[in-house]
Amino acid sequence: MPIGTEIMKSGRGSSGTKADQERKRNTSYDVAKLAGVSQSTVTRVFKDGASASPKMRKLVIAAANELGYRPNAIARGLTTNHSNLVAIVISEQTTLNYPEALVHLTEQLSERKLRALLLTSDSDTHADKAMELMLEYRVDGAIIATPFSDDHLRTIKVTDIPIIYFNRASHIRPVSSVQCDQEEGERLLASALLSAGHSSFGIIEGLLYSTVSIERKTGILRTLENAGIGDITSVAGDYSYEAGRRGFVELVQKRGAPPDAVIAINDMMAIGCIDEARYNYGLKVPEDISIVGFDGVGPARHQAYSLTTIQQPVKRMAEAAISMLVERIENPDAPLEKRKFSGEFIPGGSARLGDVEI
Amino acid sequence: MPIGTEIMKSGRGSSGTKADQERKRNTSYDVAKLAGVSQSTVTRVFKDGASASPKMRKLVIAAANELGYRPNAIARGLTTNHSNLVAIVISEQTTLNYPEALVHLTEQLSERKLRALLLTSDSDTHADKAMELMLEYRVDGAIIATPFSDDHLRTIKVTDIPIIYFNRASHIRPVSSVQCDQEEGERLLASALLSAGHSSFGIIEGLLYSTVSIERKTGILRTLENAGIGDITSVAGDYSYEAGRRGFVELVQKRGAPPDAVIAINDMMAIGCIDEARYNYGLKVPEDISIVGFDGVGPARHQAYSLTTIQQPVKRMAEAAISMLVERIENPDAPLEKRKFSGEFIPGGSARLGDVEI
DNA sequence: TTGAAAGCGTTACCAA
DNA sequence: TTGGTAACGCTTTCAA
Repeated sequence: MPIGTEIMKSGRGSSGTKADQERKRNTSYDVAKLAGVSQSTVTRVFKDGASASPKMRKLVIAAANELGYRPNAIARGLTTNHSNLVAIVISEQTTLNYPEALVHLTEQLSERKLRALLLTSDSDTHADKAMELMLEYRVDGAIIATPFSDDHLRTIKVTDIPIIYFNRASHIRPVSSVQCDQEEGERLLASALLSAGHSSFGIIEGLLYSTVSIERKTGILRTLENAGIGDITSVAGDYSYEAGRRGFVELVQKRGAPPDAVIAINDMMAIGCIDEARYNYGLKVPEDISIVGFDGVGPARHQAYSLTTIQQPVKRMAEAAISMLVERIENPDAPLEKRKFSGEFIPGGSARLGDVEI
Repeated sequence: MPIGTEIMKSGRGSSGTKADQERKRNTSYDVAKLAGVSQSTVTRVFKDGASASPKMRKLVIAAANELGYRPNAIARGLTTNHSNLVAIVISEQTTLNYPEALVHLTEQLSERKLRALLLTSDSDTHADKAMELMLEYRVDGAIIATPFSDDHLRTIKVTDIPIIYFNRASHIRPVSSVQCDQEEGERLLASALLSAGHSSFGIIEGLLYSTVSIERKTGILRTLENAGIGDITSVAGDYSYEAGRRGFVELVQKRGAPPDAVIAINDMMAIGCIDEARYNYGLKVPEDISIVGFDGVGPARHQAYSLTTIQQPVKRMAEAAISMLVERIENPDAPLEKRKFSGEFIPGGSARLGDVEI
């Protein structure tokens, strides 16, 4: 007796021209009717730590399967007052530099029964939009992996949405964050370059207000200055391959000649720099010039570059970010916390290196 | 008179130990009370094509701002019966090969007031999970950019969620899809290689059941066979750089010597192949051997590789995918449609090329 | 363990 | 144009 079929048919039988009507799906009430139990019983069967007798459970499951029933997460969100949604705010930069991060974050969320609401935010206007959406969708928390001005943070502060910064930090307002230790990484690189005898340095840094760029640059400068190095030239770039190429040209123009070593603030620029040095200046890397990066992106490991760099433990960082976020969601009054992970020194082959003093 | 403040305070004033209680936020009802209007009026002011007098509008906006009110998208979803959520199902492969695709898809959705619910699905089990989540969250539609078995498709079929395949297609069950014309692209590449006089070919293909790999290989084989080429050796890989390196080794072992040209089914493997040929076999590219790829990923454009390849119009494809999806959401009975975009032939410098016959 | 009923915060409909 | 009221599909008391 295809009662289920009948119900399904009647559910969409009106065959209205409206798309909305077509999509009406079976509810816990339909399941209850078919199973001959109360609607609350259906809820209980689908709830994890529920109190339902095996007999009821069996009845309900059977009916649910017949109707193709799934609990409506939207409706659930309304009553429980949490959406199980976590906003992940990214920019194009994020995906280019850490393409795997997104997958790791999402999988980590998934293991904790949370879903990723993906929001993009390149410019400040988009950031405003992203903020509004986080609010409208009542996300339980957010991972911010893109520059967010402090104004937006203020809004979040007011609304008390737990957030974790991913490889970013605000120096103005206290936030929880997960980062790779940028300064430490650059110290390692700079030290290794120093102990191999390099004495003139070029730096291709990133965007002016990027905390990542600032911290990395600080690490470089402290190390070089401690060593009494004065011959340092800086130029800026936007983290892209092309910016790396241009950066090298600018460095040479500013100095009149290539430096002993170039420290690019990220891998993509380091790679551009290598190509420029090799193909347009006829320099051998690392014999004529040492070039190092930061990140540990895929192409950095390709043999054509074999980049000397610091590899960020992206997966580990994603795990940490999500676990911190979940803690904050469960206990919003917990103190803010910053976690820094050491990157792995990848000797590669694009730089002449001495001993690394740690 | 800080009425607003008072309301806000009372909203979270219970200072319960429960996290849930803390998060209770102001509702349209609170706004209505503060503005001295009815709750329905608040709704109307926040609705796009609404009928609200400027006076009311002003009152409501003021009250809303004071309370930091945002309409609750979850509650809205319940009554309107559509969540404005679109599932984007990706795998790690997707992000590595088309890191920018995700950003484009999300931005396109955003312009249409839709949100991206990001789901990952590497294995089949995860695909099941992804399916369930799509159902539970009542997504309005889905973009599938990862292999999905036909079983899952069947479930979707039953529940009538509009879906668009992104660079994928089912050959068993009709679906809507957006693709780069894989066959055409490979025909261009193969033709160009042929007319430059190459007569022995190696192919590094992808995973066995991947439709992308199958279609690309078909394009290659048809072209070569039409030209009467018999000297073709195939090996398989998993699209990674390392697979490209191994693939080249295998090709040489199988044949006893390198072929005139290697066609790798994607850029990453082509790049691995170039490195292997150069650094372990001492071959010059393209003088000694021509190597071509497919995709147009970032590193392919780096001068060290300057890969001869087909660049997929990823942004255009993302636009098309979302616009098709939106159409299907609005009219679920619309016929299925497949759209194929031609990739751009990038001559690069990793292959000796003749004229391309189009 | 089960069932009944009261919300959750919106939208949609119908009078006024 | 405005306000009242009934859903939307679930979870959560509270009795039975």
